[in-house]
Amino acid sequence: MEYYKKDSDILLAIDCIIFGFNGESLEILLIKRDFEPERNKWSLMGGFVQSDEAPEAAAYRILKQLTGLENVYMEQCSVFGEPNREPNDRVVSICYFALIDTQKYKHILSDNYEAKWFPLQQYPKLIFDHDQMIAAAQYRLRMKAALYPILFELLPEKFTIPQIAALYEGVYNIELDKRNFSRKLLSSGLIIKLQEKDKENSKKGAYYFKLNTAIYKEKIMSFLRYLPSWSLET
Amino acid sequence: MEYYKKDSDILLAIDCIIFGFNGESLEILLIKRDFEPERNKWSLMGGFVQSDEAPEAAAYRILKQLTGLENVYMEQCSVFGEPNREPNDRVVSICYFALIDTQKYKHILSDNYEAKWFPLQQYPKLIFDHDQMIAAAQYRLRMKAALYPILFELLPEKFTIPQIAALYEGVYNIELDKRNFSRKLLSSGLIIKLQEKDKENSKKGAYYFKLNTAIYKEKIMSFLRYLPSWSLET
DNA sequence: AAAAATAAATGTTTATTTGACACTAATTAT
DNA sequence: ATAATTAGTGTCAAATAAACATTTATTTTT
Repeated sequence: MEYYKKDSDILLAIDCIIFGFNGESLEILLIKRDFEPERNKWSLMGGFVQSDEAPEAAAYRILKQLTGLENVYMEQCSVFGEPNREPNDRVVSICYFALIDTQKYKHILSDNYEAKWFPLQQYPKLIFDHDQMIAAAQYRLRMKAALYPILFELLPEKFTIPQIAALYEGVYNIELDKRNFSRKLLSSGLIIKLQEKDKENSKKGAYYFKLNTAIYKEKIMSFLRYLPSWSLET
Repeated sequence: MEYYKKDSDILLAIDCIIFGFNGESLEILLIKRDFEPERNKWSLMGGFVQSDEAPEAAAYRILKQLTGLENVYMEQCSVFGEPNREPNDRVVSICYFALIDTQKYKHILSDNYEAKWFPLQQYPKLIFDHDQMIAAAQYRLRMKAALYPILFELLPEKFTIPQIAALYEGVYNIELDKRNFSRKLLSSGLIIKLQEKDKENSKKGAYYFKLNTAIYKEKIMSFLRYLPSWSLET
């Protein structure tokens, strides 16, 4: 028995905005699309939701298929469904944004997949409304990260304070006073100092830290502000 | 020419979580569903996206049709698309939350439509996953309102400080120190004192204020915090 | 080997904001 | 007149933020 009038022929798609951090700036992972229309153009990772599949499951499956990435932080972000956002069919796309530590997956990505990182400031022309999707994801990321310490998802197990600072600077496109930032971060108890130092990026070397997972889980729903109050403006 | 394999038969729906504020507590607007399945059960305002219609346009149309409401603040919130969230068809629903001033639309709602306000704390059993939708909308509202002064959308043109305080208390389910709250709000420059007083709700009467729309537009994208730092926890 | 350069880490000081609390003011009910 | 109620203003100590200075560890240069 059919309950609803089936007057639509809508395809449900997923697009993933994958944010990565290379230690200096924020990047997004793009792929050369391998099917029509717009084959061979740059696009977000995307695919269709199968008939027996939940959107979130589809997002993880697509991410896995196209990049080999698993167990990454991912969050639903927004839906794009203008009638003519794609030329030939009515495709409604649910966007997810993912946060990944680029180091951790470096080998996976470079070896087997046709994905490429681009600076968030400067990526190639994308198909359809994928620019808007990125903008929406960025907005959402900024909002979420203003309240919850999710940006740690973008960092390796071991990270340095200058790295986190650079990350926040990249996400909000601001310049932080590293001294005040560092003090605030340390006093939060969110990170634990290790003995080892990172000698790659400076002469003196910077101590590695790791997340205090106990506090992280507690604070993930709390109201830590690492940002100066003006940083969400415009 | 068909570009994509059409192996899905997905219906795209909209559900609206309509928040209202009655001066004391937060409420949501529910409706007795007038079609199968689940006819006559309480549900969110919902409907289907037409084949030539953008989701946002559909949301406004549905809101208008079911409640007569127009020009209200509305924001996309999240998508529910589990394969079996409805029994007979695969319906993917995009949720929007709306903020309305209940006074302003009181006559519209009571006269012509079968919608009813319920306290957010205590509403009837709803169909499908509408409970989850409300929870998601509430979370989103809290997050957004922690950063931007959108809660003013829930208030009439003229409002009193005790009203705003009650509103914040309702949204976050907390108790505020009215004195500190008031000081912070006044110093923001966001509200302008009027001469008139509201004598309805107290013996002494409370001064009315109106929004400073100039500052409101500026601050809508800024980082005002009216909340104590612990209020987003759990 | 000493000096300069670099970036990390820690320290200092002042202004601002917060949070906790007390009081005064305007009105109505008794 | 007095009590009761809620609005609105005031005070103060503690915490936080913002601005700025110095020290430390290391490498590079001379």
